[in-house]
Amino acid sequence: MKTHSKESEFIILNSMLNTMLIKKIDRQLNVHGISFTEYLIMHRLNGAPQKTMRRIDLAESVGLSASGVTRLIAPMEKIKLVEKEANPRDARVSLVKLSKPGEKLFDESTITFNETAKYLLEKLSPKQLEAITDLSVKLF
Amino acid sequence: MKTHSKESEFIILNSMLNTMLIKKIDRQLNVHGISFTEYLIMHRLNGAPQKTMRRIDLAESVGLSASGVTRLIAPMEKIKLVEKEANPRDARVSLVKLSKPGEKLFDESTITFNETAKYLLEKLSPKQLEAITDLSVKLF
DNA sequence: CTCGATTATTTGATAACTCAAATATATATC
DNA sequence: GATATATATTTGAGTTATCAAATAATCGAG
Repeated sequence: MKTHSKESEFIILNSMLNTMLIKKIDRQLNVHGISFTEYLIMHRLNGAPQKTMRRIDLAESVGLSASGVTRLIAPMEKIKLVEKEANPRDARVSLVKLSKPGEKLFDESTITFNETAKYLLEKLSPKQLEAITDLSVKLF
Repeated sequence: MKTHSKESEFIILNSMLNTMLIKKIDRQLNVHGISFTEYLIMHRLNGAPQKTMRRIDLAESVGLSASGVTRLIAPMEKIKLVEKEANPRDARVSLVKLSKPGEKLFDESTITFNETAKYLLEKLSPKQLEAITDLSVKLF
């Protein structure tokens, strides 16, 4: 009978941990009518210059495919959380900008996100949180 | 402008890390014709008494819904990786058993899984791997 | 210039899940 | 022992992603 390496055990553990964490975050963000992925998108836009990004870069930065971004952004655009802008220098690209209402919703959601994250990680001391963050960064 | 707590940053980081890790594991397991989730299922069954479990417990243990398990198991059953068994004591339950060929495939896949996991985590020393595993366990 | 290769995006088909409702059986209570 | 309640599973409908192909625009070499 084959057995698992420590490395394999960690991958499995981490995957289940992640499923659990995201599920709980999602449930809380639902109060604001957005999913974790939508939150991530707004997070990236909020941190970008002019709060604007190309779809491809957005996809890359949140770990989605280009078509995933197209399909995720469409409804957000419909309810005006983001705006589409053209790039005058390159007609291929479609820029996405976080709108004012989008920014407002993002700020509100961030409060919820922070509270939930704090609760979910309360078993770790600040030092431990820093340690696990550093180790995770190493793996990228 | 609202900013993120350390806890929020970690949740986001971990989610992206996980996406990356699972994607790479999946690609490698593909050689054996199975997905990460299917591997997880076989892993649970392999560790269970008689290599047999109820669907509900399987769902619970891998973090899927009951219907997710039904739909995942169906094709595995068709190609005989697992077998359906009745529980004589309770006609509601449908037991799932890892078959001989399933066991064989699991053993082969485990080699690939271990190799890939080792490669993906090679930036961590054994001590660091132990540390991040312990911290992750704490979060459950 | 113009043609071929590259890049950005969208669309069609499909995969892998979810939730809620339907079904079937078991259990507990009166 | 009949009936209400709880449990295990499957099914139908919908969601969220993917990949590959289609579309459109830019860039670079001759």
